[in-house]
Amino acid sequence: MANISEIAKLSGVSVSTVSRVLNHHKYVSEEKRAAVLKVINDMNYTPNRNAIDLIRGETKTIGIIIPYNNNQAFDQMLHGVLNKSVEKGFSITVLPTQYNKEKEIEYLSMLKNKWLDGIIITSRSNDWKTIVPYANYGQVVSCEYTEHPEVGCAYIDRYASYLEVFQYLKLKGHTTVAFTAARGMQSVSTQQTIAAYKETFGELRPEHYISDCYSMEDGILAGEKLLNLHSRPTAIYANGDEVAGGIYQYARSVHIQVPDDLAIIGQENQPIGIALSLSSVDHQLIKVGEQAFELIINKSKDKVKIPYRIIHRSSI
Amino acid sequence: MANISEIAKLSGVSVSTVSRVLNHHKYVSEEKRAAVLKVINDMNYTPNRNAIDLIRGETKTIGIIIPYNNNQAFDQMLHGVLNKSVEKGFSITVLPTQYNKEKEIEYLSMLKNKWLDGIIITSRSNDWKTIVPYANYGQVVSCEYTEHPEVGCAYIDRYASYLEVFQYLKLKGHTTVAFTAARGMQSVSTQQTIAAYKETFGELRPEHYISDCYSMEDGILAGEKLLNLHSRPTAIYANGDEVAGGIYQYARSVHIQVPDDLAIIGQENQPIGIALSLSSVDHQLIKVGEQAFELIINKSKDKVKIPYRIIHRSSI
DNA sequence: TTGAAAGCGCTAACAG
DNA sequence: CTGTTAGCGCTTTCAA
Repeated sequence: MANISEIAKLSGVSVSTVSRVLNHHKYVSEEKRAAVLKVINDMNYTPNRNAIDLIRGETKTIGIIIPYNNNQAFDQMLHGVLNKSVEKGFSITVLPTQYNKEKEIEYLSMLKNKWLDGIIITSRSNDWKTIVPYANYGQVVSCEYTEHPEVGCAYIDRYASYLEVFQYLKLKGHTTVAFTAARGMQSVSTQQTIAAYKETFGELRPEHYISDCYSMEDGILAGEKLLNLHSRPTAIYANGDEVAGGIYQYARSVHIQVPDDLAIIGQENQPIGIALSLSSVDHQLIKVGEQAFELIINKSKDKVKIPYRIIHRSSI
Repeated sequence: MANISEIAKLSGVSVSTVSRVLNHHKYVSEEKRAAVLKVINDMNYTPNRNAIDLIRGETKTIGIIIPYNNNQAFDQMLHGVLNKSVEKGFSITVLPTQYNKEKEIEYLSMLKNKWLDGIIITSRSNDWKTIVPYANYGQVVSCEYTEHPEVGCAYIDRYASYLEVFQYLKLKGHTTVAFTAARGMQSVSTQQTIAAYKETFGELRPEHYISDCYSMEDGILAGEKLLNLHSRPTAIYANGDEVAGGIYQYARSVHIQVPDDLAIIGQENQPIGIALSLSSVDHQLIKVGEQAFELIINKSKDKVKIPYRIIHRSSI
């Protein structure tokens, strides 16, 4: 591939003039501009982006840290980010961690080594103390609320959302309520769910909380465990519509009627929830992703709360 | 951020020695290595990746061209790619085109400007003649079969798959069969569906083919159109399980029984299909993505066919 | 085993 | 308006 000096030579001008036409500077005579453009075209030349990034110190690329690359919730946030990135001319690099701390740090280092202008953290495994310093090297935006002033947030008030659901269930007369979660106690979101649960129902019996639920399969398993309990719940709050779908599936297989014998409510308003007529709380994760991207490119450190909404269907 | 010469100065060695310890070269005395490592650590130094990429001429990054960033099928391929990329230490950049030809070319140019080592094309809008030249600048792998020897393929034999489904439907006694598609005639996959249809049933009545179906919503609309036809189909082959779910939804709403009054079969074996007990043909798109990635990093131009499988459930 | 120096391809003062 | 030149931060001969 040709480089800028070759183009300069061929067009009979200096490299700076070529650079000027490349960057649409004024103060280039029409003749020279035309000549350069012609050679560029003839040679099928494209400037080397690494050289430009090196000199400019920025890459117009932002990374998105995602624990699992096959999870509905994180996919939605990714989609939100992608939606906005195209119109703003940014590239998005996906950084899957599997909640591996070293991997996460490795990705954050891409800020330090000038390979990423910013990073959106959809979910983290390191604690904030170790993450925050990286905000010195580039923009860091989180999809979880944090007080640290160095990082912007596009977040959901999960505690409020969980609380509202549990309160609603209680109001409907449910006293034996269970829920599922993805990760266990190490997850802030699980901790918030538990707090909201206790706030509403007083105590949480350990058998009414099932973790490691990601897929429909996991939902079926969770349903099996929960619905064969002596203290069988009359309502289950699932951490996703696919999981809710699995629970529904299992309930139906053992002739437990929804919503009469069992109320089910899921999260994220997925197609499967619509198909099965499952109630769901929509945290508007696409909007979260879009907002996170906006914060990043505006170099904003604002804390923006994205509203959630409960979608009532017939499973409750 | 510090740079290599600062590290060199501080450790009392030359930049080349620092470079050597950075790249784990031998022939560096233990004392110097230790000294350099200490300074690197003290200074919290990380080499600038752009400088390295510039000099090496490679970025360990590959791009994946995807038309829509909210489509189940393309998501699956992306997931396959991500699965493999992590273990091989590559970064993945997502390139959404919305089937915009200029955008697609812009992305392909990232090969030319040395910003991407390779590109995986999950679906394209430009013709091969204009795409193939870019294979001179980096690896290009397609998820659609093409004879061009310059590009590797991890592909599905869609024609065979469509044909098998239509033949099966015919065997089951269906003579009035409809199908849905995403893009219209400009899509190779639609063309293949039509060809398989004609091969099986002779002629295709235009009202039995509905395009622009992507979501469950679209499926409901398609169902409404199709099921109110004078020549109402007794079987519908949907281009995705969500679309199939929408059709199912509409059918149920007008008391058309599945499978008695209407057979439905979808694609890609999604949770919604499982929930609704819809038959589906699984093209194993995750495997397609994984294979595409393997081809890219092995710099292979092989044509690898990924087998599909028909999943029989009760909707047919 | 080490260092000096020549680039990689480009941008941006600075001096005309 | 245009060219010269000094880097950006790093790798890699080439000599020593």
